[in-house]
Amino acid sequence: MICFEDELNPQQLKVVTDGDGACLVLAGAGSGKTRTITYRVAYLLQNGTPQENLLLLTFTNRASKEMMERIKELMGMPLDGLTGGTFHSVAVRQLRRYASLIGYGNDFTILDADDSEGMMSLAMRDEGIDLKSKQYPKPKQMLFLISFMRNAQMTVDDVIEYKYPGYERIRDIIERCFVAYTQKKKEANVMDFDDLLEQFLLLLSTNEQVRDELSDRFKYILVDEYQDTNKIQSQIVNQLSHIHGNVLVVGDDAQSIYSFRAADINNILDFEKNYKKAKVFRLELNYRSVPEILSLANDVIRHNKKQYKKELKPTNDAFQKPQLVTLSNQFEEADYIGASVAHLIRTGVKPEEIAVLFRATFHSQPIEVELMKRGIPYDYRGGLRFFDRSHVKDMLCFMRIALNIHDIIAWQRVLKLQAGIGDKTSGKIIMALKELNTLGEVVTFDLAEHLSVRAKAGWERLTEMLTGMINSSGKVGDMIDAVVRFGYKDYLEEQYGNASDRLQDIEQLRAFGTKVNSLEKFLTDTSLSDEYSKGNKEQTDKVVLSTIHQSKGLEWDSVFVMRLVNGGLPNDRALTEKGGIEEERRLFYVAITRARKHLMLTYPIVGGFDGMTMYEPSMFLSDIDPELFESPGEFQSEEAIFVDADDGEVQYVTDGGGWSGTSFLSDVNDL
DNA sequence: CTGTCAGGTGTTTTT
DNA sequence: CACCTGACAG
Ligand SMILES: Nc1ncnc2c1ncn2[C@@H]1O[C@H](COP(=O)(O)OP(=O)(O)OP(=O)(O)O)[C@@H](O)[C@H]1O
Repeated sequence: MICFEDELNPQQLKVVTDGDGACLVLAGAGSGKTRTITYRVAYLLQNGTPQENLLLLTFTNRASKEMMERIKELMGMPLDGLTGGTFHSVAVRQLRRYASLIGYGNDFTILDADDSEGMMSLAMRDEGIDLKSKQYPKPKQMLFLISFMRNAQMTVDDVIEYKYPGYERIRDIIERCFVAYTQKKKEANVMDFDDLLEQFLLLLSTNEQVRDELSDRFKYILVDEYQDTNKIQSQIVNQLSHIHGNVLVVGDDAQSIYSFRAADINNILDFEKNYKKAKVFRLELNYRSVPEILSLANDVIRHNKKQYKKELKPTNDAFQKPQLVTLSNQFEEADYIGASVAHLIRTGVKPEEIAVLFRATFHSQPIEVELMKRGIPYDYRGGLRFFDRSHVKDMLCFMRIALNIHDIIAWQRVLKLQAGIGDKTSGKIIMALKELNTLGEVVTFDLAEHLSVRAKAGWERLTEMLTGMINSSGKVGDMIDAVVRFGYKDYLEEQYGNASDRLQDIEQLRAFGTKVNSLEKFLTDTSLSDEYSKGNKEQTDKVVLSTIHQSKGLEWDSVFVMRLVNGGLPNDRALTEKGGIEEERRLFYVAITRARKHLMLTYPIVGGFDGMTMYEPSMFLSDIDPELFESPGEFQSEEAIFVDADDGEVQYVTDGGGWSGTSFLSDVNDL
């Protein structure tokens, strides 16, 4: 039996025991929103709600997994009936069941970002658009616009007016590309990420029976990180709660950092409008961070105009002020952080309780080198997923073809692996195979008349692999094995020096495949899972390197936030977006509030790919009361002494009001 | 039509 | 410094 009174404060407890109907929990970082939602689930289960009736929506699969673990621990029982995951993964499960109702086969395959771009290229080419012309958006850009539009449930005109006024003149072209792209996906029986949401919503809104069935099943819907949901997601929640209206969402407007994905803060602001009789709860105590860190966080976020005012009130005892360190360049910055991490570990902080956070994935490169040099293991989050590695993806494309023979993007990839087959020939072959419905027909199909000598040889090598795959047992592991044996291994060895590394990755993929009981599930999991790099390697004993975006909802004892320069955070490109400054500031706020005890902010004075670009300290730093940082004398490192005093005075005048004379930098000069 | 090589270009965030 | 693009030889 869980004693809820002991585990929660009165406000939290109220949400847990009184969370029926529509409820919005609006609260700052570290106030226990996730904890509250977790205990709410436990409370419902303890009071006899069957697991099947709960739906727990989270932002990432990782978050879902963590929450499930926690609930399992609390309840002391397996959670085999509880549905949890991202909107995308929940959607895809239902879409497999009901595919035929929306005109898809249930053997549809899923396009990732690259695949979608490939599909968009094909669509644009079909529309007669010259992909090289500077006059038109590149496929990537086009896709981005269209994706935003769909997630925000807008029309082409809406999105142009709201985000791309410059595209007014090519409005019709965008529309045409959108239609062509949609059509091509349908023909190929593939869905992109946005389709998973869109088609799910379509399913719910056009099939009352399905909607009622699912709404009746998911009697309690809980959503974490609601500030980062977009319009289509809120509509899905709305449909699913149609019968009962039991929707509990938690969020923090100050932590909304996914507007590029059309995250819409209006979901929170309009919650009371959308759900009559909605209850609003607030949590005001912060359990995570020491007061010094909270003061800093409050001081940062108060500069945002568009926000619900809320102060974070500490529950922890005073400890230590955050530190701000200036380094001469990006390598010194990495070196300094590396040394500090090593120091923390020596003094007994567990590696997994230390995180280095940054705005963009490439910021982490010098840190990686540094940690490697010092023999400190790290877990890198962000960047290339394991399943996106080119050789792993090659293999997945073979599997996709086995499931969905019309997946032309997968075909294009496996065809182009062969020497002698490029853009044109692969297109030709795909056209020729269009009408065929089984792989058996494909491998015996006579293509000779279409192909050059070289291409013909390539095609023969490919059919050998495909034949091997068909003749295997049909189990995922065996199919992968067959593709490797019947030619892919040779291809790798011919093409790459590190073929054996790559084969090891494929072996991991195969191992993963043998654990999954169907090809559909294998492909769905590999498309949507956020399982990074080395498969299931232990995550303990490792320092975490992560983008700030990926750090959302997590916490560590010690946190480093690096590259705090204009152009780093805030990011230059982000500043050109509407509301960009405030969003970047929220990003900074999220980063700061991940820390429990130690927080260190760093920035280099020069950097860039040429190592010659002069940086200004982040405009967000100049907003901060210098008193909130530990005074430099107490922590300044050897490295930091290299800071050139003159640079300090001349450089740090920014148009945003300038660097105040009493800032910490003057203190550096005093040293 | 494919594949390679030299020269120019320019770094966001994720399901 | 790495990645992409465009020019050209096979
Ligand atoms: N009532 C409580 N008693 C003890 N610890 C608590 C309490 N409430 C929350 N905590 C702890 O505070 C920390 C932050 O909680 P949690 O992650 O749930 O906050 P959050 O509001 O979801 O934060 P964020 O918005 O940053 O994701 C966790 O370690 C949690 O266990």
